[in-house]
Amino acid sequence: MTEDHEHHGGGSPADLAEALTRASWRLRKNERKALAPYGLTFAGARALRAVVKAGSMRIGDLATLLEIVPRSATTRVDSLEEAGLVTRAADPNDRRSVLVEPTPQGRDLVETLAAERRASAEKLFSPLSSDERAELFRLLASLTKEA
Amino acid sequence: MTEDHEHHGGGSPADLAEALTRASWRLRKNERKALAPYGLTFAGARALRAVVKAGSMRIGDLATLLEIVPRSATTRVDSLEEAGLVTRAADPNDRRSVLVEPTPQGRDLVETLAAERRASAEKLFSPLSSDERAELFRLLASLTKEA
DNA sequence: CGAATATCAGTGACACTGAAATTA
DNA sequence: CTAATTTCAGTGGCACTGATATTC
Repeated sequence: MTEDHEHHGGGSPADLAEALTRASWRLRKNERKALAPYGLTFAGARALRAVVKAGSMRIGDLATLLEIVPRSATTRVDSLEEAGLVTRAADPNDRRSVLVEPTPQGRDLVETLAAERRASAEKLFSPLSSDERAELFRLLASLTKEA
Repeated sequence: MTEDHEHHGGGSPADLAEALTRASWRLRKNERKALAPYGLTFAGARALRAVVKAGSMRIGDLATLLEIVPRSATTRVDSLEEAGLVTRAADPNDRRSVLVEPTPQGRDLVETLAAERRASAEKLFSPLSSDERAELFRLLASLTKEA
């Protein structure tokens, strides 16, 4: 055990990393269960949300947003398209690109899932007060503000 | 879109969930790269750390700690054992159980990796001050206390 | 016998790399 | 021709469920 002379135990980067991993793991597990009845996975739901929010996205931009390689984004879109939740369309400005757009069913599903997602997240964050949640968001968001 | 036009965007459970996922993702990706040269994966390193820290653990307890099912923990230990980082031993008190213990190589590797891990975490948490880190740890830890 | 522990076998989800096709 | 975008093919990590042997 590394004995920090500071009195706030657990402030070390390693402890922070473990706490972050644990919390994220819990969230993912909860959401996976909630999503299963709808035939969506955690990663799939995240991608669909992004597409619905954007209205229309290139595959490459989706990959960047999700922090995965473009090839992985292709497979992801394949699944969503197969499920009838998004469609591929040619980009009129650049024919190398493919625009991904949500179908009405895709939009509806995101709407439906919002409640479930809210419940999952609410469950995890229930120990925190409103102020604490705002503070946690601020801290987390600052970690990934464009490296 | 649901009619919640709080555009300081951040307090909602959904936003919190996304921020948490994103930060954790980033950490995992960085660490994976750092771990690759040592032949260890993110999950493998996490399990090894737990075993080294405990000195000796039953498979079931390891599974509980990592929040995975016992069968998955078996496979995890298989990999570590194959790499010569842990050994299995009979539990003298309960012959149904298997005790997992680190080998000297396992202990050494955890030691070696501590610096790498610290660097990975440090990189992610660098935007935060010391006080902010302590606060973030407190908030995250409270999310996974019990249950 | 019923409960707990670990293992064996098979499956699904998901990100990665390398190679190829299309177009700017 | 070079660079960018996307797709195709194959691989590795990892967690899950179901079934089985052993032991309490």
